[in-house]
Amino acid sequence: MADVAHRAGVSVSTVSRTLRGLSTVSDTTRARVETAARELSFAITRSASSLVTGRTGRVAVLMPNLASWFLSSALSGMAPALREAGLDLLVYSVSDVHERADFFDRLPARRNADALLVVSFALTPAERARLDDLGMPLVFVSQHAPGRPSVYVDDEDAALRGTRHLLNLGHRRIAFLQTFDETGFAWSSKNRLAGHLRALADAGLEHDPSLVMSVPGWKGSGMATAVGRLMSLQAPPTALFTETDDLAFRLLAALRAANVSVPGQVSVMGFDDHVMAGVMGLTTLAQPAVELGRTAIALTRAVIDDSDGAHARHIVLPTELVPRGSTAPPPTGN
Amino acid sequence: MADVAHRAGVSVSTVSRTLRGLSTVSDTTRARVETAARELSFAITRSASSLVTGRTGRVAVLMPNLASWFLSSALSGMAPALREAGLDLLVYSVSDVHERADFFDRLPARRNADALLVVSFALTPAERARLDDLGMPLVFVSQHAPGRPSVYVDDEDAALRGTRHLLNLGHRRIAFLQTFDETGFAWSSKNRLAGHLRALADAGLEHDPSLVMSVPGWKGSGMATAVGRLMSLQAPPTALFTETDDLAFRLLAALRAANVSVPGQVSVMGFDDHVMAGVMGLTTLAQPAVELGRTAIALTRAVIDDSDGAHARHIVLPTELVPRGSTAPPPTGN
DNA sequence: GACTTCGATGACAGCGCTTGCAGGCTAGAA
DNA sequence: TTCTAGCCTGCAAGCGCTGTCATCGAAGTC
Repeated sequence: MADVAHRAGVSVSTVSRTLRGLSTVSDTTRARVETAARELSFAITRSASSLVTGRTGRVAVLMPNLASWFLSSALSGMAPALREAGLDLLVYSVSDVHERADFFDRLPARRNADALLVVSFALTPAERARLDDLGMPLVFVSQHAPGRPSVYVDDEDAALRGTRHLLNLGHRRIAFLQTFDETGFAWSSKNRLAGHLRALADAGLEHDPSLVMSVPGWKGSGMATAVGRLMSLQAPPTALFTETDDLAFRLLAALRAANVSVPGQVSVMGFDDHVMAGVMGLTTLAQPAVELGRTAIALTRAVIDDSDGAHARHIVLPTELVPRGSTAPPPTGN
Repeated sequence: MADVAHRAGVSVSTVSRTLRGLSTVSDTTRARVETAARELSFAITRSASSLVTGRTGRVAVLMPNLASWFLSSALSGMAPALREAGLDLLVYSVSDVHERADFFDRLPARRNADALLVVSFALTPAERARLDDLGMPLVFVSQHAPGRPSVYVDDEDAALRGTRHLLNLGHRRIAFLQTFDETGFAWSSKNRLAGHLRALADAGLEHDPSLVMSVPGWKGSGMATAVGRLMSLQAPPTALFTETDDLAFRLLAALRAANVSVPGQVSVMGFDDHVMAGVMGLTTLAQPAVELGRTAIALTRAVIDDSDGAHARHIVLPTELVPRGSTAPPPTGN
């Protein structure tokens, strides 16, 4: 900054004021400083300015992994919004129990960011407490946190509409497939299942527990087993609703392997509108992952700037049913 | 830190030395300081220490987007390696020309990270020069940069083996499909195509330009058009090799829509071993994306610590052909 | 016993930036 | 002309740490 000041023939104070856009700088000086800064391609040393201001110019994101469609889409939405705000993105991906314990023990984000976005991360009460006395604003993304700024979709309502679509097509025996990883069930499972069950109840159908099935994560043949179990029931389902598109893709593969035609014999519906859903012709509930990321950043900025009510604002984004070729009326005779 | 010093009855220098584990502190003093620090739950302000040491404890990553299988997998590999090294991850996703110009204009990473990883990012000479006088170590990932630390796979060799597999199955007319986005062809296209052509030449086959086709990114019906064109040739291909798995998935969908059976009428081979490739039964060339990320961080640490030769080390990771159901001998009569 | 050596600690000068305060300058008012 | 009021701009004091150098005693050496 001293270099810029020298080149522009002013003091560092003036350079600082100019670069931060304070209005007390004359137009001519401002122009000179900006030219000098550009010529030297000056980039501010955030450590120094944070030391004085207490602001880091960085936003941290905590997520359970980095390689899922939803999370990388959400990040994609955040990136441009952050760039526009001149904020940098710090990513903490905490995918196993060991990393998780370490993260909450050391809290590396402390004093390294102006806010922490917690994305699709089911916190234990103890973890929640740890984050609370981190002394930095928290924003919850893709999950609802009472009394805290949150951005999410209404999973229950979306799932309700999904099941309703299947009911409207004439299905009466509809299975629900959910998944879990080593950490346990994902945040959304509970709400999506609840929506599904509510739709069934609304239609006056009785809940049949044998039609709700849990399939372990990517590895293994869990899906084939699940399909086998469902298809050997006394009265097999005519439609399958999966908690996520990823699960639906695996399901479609397992059904193909089992020579069960879709949607001829069974209909399949997913949840997410993963990029591949269009390619696979999967009927699904679109959730605006990118938009969720963008909105989360907007809310985060409001929280950092301490705007009115931002500290407890809840933003619910809409979901849409996207009908494609994987759903159809049940085969006649059902 | 002053509080801790006061409570422990020592100077801040001693607290600093203790907390950084320097050996010139007596055991009794160390114990007193550590107790005081714990009681006050002291957390160091990294901005302050970076300001004096010049180290930020952060590594920046520059990538063309965040939502592709390859890039998010690479990030997944980096995260644990960074955590282990006590480094934080700063992500710059630069996906359109506007953002790109802005990034190279402002160079926000300058002085805000200890190294910059350039991942799958085809730099123009001017951009390359900009990064060079950034004054921070550069590491190239998934791309080869002469004279610079790089971690990548041998795309040409991998593609050569892929085409060889098809040749060995008996195919003689093999099409190659590549893709591009608004920025132009991806880094890897050129090398993969080169490997493909070399395999053909090695087999004594003449290169037929009508069998190399470019398909635009995700949107539109480019794939259907490409399939139509290929399948209406005088002598249509019996095998299709795509530059990426993503492209192969779209191809499979287009072929299914066109009632072309795979692998009955045509074989399809991808490149990447995307998670979905297993689900789709796609034969492909596996590239170790996660491992690439992990290795890149190891190399980055060496470069930051200025280890011998790290500044120009090249690490080439292996690729593997993964045969699945989408490839088979050509239909008889070809 | 006088001198050297060395381990342990404290004092202090920054690192690059922000910000309160003082001061110079210009212009309009008296 | 003199005075007052604004505008701009520079000065200088830190922000919380690190690292150099000086200091001080205790232990070792002859």
